[in-house]
Amino acid sequence: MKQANHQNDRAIPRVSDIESSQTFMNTTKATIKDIARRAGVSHTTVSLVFARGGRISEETRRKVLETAKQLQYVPNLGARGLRLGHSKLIGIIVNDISNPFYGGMVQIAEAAAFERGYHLLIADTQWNPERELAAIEKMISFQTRGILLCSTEQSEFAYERLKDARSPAVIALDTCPSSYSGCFIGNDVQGAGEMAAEHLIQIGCRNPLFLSATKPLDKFSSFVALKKGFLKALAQNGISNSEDRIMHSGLSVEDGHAAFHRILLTHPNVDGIFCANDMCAIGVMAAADEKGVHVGRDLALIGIDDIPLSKVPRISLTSIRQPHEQIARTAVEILIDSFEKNIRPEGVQTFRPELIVRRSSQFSRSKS
Amino acid sequence: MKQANHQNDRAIPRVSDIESSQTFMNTTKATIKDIARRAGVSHTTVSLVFARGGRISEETRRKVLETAKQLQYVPNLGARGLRLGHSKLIGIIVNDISNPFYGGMVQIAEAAAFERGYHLLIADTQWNPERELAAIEKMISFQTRGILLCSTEQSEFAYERLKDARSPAVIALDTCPSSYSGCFIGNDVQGAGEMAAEHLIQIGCRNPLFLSATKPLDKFSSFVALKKGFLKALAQNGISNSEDRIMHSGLSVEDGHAAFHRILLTHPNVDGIFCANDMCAIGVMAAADEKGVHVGRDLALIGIDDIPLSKVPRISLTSIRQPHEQIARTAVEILIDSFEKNIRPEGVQTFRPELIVRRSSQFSRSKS
DNA sequence: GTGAAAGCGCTAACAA
DNA sequence: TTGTTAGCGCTTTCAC
Repeated sequence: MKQANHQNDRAIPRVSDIESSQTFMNTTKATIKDIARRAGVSHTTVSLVFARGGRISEETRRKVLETAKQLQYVPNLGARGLRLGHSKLIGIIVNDISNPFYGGMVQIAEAAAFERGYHLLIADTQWNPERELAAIEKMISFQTRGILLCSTEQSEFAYERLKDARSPAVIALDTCPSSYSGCFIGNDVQGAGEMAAEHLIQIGCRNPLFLSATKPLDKFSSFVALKKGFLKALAQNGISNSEDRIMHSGLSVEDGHAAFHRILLTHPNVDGIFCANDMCAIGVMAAADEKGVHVGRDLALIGIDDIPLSKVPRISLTSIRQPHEQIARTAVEILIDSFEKNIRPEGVQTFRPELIVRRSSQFSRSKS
Repeated sequence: MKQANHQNDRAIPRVSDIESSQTFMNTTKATIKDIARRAGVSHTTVSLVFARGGRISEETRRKVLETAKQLQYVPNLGARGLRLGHSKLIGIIVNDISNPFYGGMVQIAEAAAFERGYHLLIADTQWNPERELAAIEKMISFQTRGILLCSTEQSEFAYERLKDARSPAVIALDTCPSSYSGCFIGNDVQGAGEMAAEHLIQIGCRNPLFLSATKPLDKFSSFVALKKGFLKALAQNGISNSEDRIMHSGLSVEDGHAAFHRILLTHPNVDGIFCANDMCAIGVMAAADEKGVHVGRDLALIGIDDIPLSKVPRISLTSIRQPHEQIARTAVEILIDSFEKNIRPEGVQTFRPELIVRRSSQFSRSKS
């Protein structure tokens, strides 16, 4: 039999080494073995003490806990995960964490996960499908138990990767590509589009417009659904729903500003604009101010997101609030439940957005 | 010798089991052993192929890589971490991820970490010191190599925990309690306070005020530093710097709104207000509008954060931009460098904030 | 250039 | 109630 004790490749000595060399200085983390040795029990006993439930005498438990505290013991979740075959990690992938819409979702998801003992590995794709792919790969590597994915929708392959039964469970949040057939939790975006159109019509608009996103993003399922709902509601209310009712713009204040100048040329008698987000609507508002178009009297304006600024009196923008907190919380609950029952989450669940009427759309009139 | 092959406690069968039972269906993740078996080499060889560097023949390498792809092999980073004694995980702890200030930092930190092959475990404390403590504990458990900490500053104990040499390296971001002596990267907050006061004086204000945060938060080091800088600059410019120049308010729009009404009673001849953040300043602006006080003529207003709304024409709020991207990027670089050199990061590094003048502070006059 | 063996910290089946 | 033992997937030394 061979004696091959050549394990001297550790950068840091272990507690035991140090203890035995009489120079007690904590240079590496204590493990259950260190506790066991100090407390004069086996490492199994220590493990059992930390596992919930029983079979350990009160005295042993006390002693072990005491020693653990002395040694500042912290369990190694990596090792536990390796043994158990799964971790307490959930991955969350978003497009832009600096945007409060995504930030809010992450916040709620983190809190909900924490309550149930899980933790969040985060990735920010910055709308880059390659980053999305790389993130998914990494999350699998880190043995995340599940992934909450706000997709860029530009990477079909990402889903191929995840359909595999060996992959962690996935829930698509807020948006997913049309080809996706897994579990999805989001807003009733089409309903939001209908809501906006109906409101505009109800307050008397006869020439409403939808200002959607520009080129690559206009294919984004959210914008497609928004448009669909908007046009549908127009038709139902006897207003022409030609493609002419759709204009395109970026999503920033500047983009909205520029777009309004174009609109004035192509649609001089526009009386209502539904913008694809609040920032863009605020840009439209600024341009209207400059042009002497009185928002709330000559022009009704609606945004989406209900960002904090929208309710500021000087802005007072009518907006559609997406219940992103509810989405995030529900997704986490479903995901964690699914681990515990060992089934893949499935099905589609959407929440109804809410129209918040402010001054930018409060006129009421009957125009010819 | 005992034969104790009682390892049937796995929920999922391993690839090898399935292969041998002829029912090939991927139900569990492939490991280097699976690859080794299929490719007819030892698992050491496979490991060597994935490690950088050599000693493997081109043919073996090709074969291994090929098989790995077939099996959709993904390395188990938990196991690697266990063996190596450290992971590629960095923890980041912030107070409110839905706030774009923190969101922006997380975004940059995530990108910077990703570039160097690291990943972010995130925790959102919601200003709760107990959450902060729990997050630190968890991050240690998950073997994070380092922690970026935006502290609540209410939990001294958190730092005690981390001073320990066995803990991951820590960098305090943006803010840290006075007792903290480790590595800190943040803004020159006191400089921001001076900047604000000097600007107000320069445009002609003689009765400027600092509207700080309310009760528990006013002890927050940022607000303390802001106040200190503000009063210092007043004194240097021959304006009384009594405590009377400080008022308190919450940080929301509503809080600022309410505060302005109080200010009008206690300081009827106020001509400049420096608010502890932009949202609060916008609240002040709204209240001033209502009271017929013309912001930018009767009253100069400055905020902090330069949120996107501040540059919207209807708001046009002068603000101080904190270079949070730079802070986050620098911190990540320092942290990762420190792992590689195996030293603890130390020292203090602050970045200069930038004053962005807009209409809310553009008057120029000489008041009696 | 390749393989055998040991062990990172942990859990669980079984024996005592 | 407690201890012995094996092994999760990986890297690394050493021997061939």
